[in-house]
Amino acid sequence: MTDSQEFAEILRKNGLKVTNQRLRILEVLAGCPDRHLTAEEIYDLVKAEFPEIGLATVYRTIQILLDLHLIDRINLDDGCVRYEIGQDKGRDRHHHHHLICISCGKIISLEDDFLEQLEEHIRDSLGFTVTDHEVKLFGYCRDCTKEQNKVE
Amino acid sequence: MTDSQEFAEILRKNGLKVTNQRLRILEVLAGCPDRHLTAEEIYDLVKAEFPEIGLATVYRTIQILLDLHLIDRINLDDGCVRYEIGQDKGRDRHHHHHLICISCGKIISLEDDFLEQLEEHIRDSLGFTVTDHEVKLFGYCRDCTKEQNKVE
DNA sequence: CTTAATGCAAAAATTTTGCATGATT
DNA sequence: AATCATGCAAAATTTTTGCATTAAG
Repeated sequence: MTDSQEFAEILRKNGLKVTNQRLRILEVLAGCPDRHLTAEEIYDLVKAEFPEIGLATVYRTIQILLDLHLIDRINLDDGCVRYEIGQDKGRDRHHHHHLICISCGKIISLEDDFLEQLEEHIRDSLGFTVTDHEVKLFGYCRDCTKEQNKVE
Repeated sequence: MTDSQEFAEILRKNGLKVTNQRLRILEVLAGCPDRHLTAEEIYDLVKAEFPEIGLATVYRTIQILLDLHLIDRINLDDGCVRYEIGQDKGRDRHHHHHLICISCGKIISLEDDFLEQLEEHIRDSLGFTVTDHEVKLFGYCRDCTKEQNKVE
């Protein structure tokens, strides 16, 4: 079963209509698992093969996809709001791990679940029950680390 | 030495002029260590005792404060960009830990440095050198956890 | 006195909304 | 046929910029 079929299913299940625009927007997001697209970028990509789409539809569909937890809003501190397809097929928590290179801007996504120990500690000491987390790690990617070592 | 005096020092050291507006904006941010203020909120708070200030000055000063690493921009996924005074007196890295209660909206700031082990692992396995991180943990605070347990 | 900062208003940039038209169920 | 979604344009936000005036060094 393709992403689109699954998505159509979900739309129907939620009493929403299955439209070309919605399918294409999800396709674009699913087709760029590594990129983190802004609303404008999604609009341009969909428009390339579906020129009549409007930006408002993109925003409205993004909202639906967020509500359905099919995509996530991320903020990489580059001044834009970005969206990415959810990595959480099945489980619905613990995602959003990004390595952001402050030299070349490269973004590496991690799915590793490494915060469980910390979350236990927080529950024990503060009584706060963690259900999800978002982690951004800033630094220098392999290439830029090499570059730095060369210079210094 | 007060925050303002320190700040004035830093401004001078960077060839920037010490103005009332800049001092008051920092005062407001320093006076709300627990709140996470939007530009508009900062504007309103400063305006209360300095009515002639303009919003543009707030934005320009925020940019200076960010450049000087005296404040940090944070995004709590509530649709606003917020700013908070930096916790890093002395060291200049590893900050931004927030517990965000998805039930009552309470925000708890953590300064604990618990990711060092993970960062070592990332350096070893991916060659990525982490220099800073930003962590948001979503869940239920102590009170809302209690509330939940009562109901279920 | 020189340079930089301010306030205001206008302009960008981003996101939302109203409404007539068109597509889906 | 009824309802929901769309596109367009207008409106609402949020942030930035130009410029004459004011304040700081």
